[in-house]
Amino acid sequence: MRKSGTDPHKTREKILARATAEFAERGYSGARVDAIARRCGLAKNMLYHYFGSKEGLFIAVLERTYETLRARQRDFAIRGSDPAEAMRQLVAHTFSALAEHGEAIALLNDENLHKGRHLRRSKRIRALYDPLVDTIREVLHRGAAQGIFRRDIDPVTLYLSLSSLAYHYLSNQYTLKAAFGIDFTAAARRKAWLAHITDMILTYCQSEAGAAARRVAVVRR
Amino acid sequence: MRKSGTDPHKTREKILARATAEFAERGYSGARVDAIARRCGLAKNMLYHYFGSKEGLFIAVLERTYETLRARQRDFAIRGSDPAEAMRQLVAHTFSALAEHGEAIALLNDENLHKGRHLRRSKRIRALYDPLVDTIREVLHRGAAQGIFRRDIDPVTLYLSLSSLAYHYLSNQYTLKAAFGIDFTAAARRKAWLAHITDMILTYCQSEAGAAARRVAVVRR
DNA sequence: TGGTGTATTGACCGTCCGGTCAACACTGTG
DNA sequence: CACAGTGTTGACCGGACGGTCAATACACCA
Repeated sequence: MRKSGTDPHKTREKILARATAEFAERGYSGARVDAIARRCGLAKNMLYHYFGSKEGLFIAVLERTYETLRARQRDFAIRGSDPAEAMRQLVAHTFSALAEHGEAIALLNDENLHKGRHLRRSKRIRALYDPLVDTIREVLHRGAAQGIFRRDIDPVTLYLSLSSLAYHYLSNQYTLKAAFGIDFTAAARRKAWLAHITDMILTYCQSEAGAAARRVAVVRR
Repeated sequence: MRKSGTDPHKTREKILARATAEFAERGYSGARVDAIARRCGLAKNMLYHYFGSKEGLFIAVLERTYETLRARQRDFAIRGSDPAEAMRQLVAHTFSALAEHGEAIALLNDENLHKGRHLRRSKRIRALYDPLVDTIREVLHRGAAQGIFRRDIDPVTLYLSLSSLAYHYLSNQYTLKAAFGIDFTAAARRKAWLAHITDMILTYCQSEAGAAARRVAVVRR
């Protein structure tokens, strides 16, 4: 079947891992198939053997990345625990998952640049996020039932808010540094940011529906 | 000096505009110098004549983009007006500036992918954002003095929160669609999102410092 | 009017890049 | 032990890509 001392499965995994690094560092267009092969210590043909094309390889990398990211969110574990604490953990896990997987951010950004061209060809992503939405819905319901969360929060909107606050800080750190001259990678600053966004999310969940709008309306009158 | 019927300034501007489109559509690596020249109806050499290299052209595009974006934020205009209303307008202008300049988002994302390599060579960006921070600080002070805003808000942190909420929704719309199956470009949905993030920002500004944390602490005890 | 300098061009170059071909190496099966 | 099938390789291809050269067209100035 194969040459001695080789393991097809390991070869495949190695290609996937090294390709992830190359794509994350240089983007889809900037990544070089030859460079990935060199990183793997393999002939370029192996990539075509296993993944068909540069695009095929990129799609495989994207899917694997989403799976890793979602697994790290550990949202399945927060069902049933105290709503506020559950929310706090969801924020923390989402933030640390992104912080520890810089490749994921780079890959998602690149995919958005290409208007989701490759992702459109993958149907496995959607299934990954349905359970997350369900979990958030469950937590929100419980929070509302206990009278500590407002009742009009849509789970997808909440997740979008939370991931915006976690993602943008990490994904745009270089342009933000150019604009504000601040190094956002420092551990202390990251910790402070996590505390801040947790505060924002909880403050929102625990606020009174429409209260801010009413306050503004009063002032404007 | 020059051929009849040509205007060097207009030529330069045309190159800048078409290059912006090409870079935004394909990213720095994906963009083709020949393609930009073709879009301009000019010989490729003109790009090198005016901007020296592909990188030089990209930097010029980035700087112009930042200027456009900042001009659209109109933060200078909100100084002195009612703090809550000022904040509301800042959110609205930031969101619409980004929504109307999709190229800017694409360019910034690409620049972050390359770890700010090109932006580091430009010193004009920082000067663009100092006035914004000053304005936000001023608004926060006035809000605190009137007793309607909490007193511990850092202007940069607030701006980061606000731009996260405005930016992420737009920049990641394709991967978000893949994850949730929702089309975030629909006008009604965008309007709802703007209302939501305005609500979040104002709720936060008007909340009591540390209240959410204390509430959580009580529950956990 | 002739010279000077800039805007602009077509042709060209060396290199790189995604992808393919044909062959070889090895193993498990009949 | 022969054959079939897959893992793996080196060599190669056609086209594209960033960048350069030498020459031309023209306007302004002395």
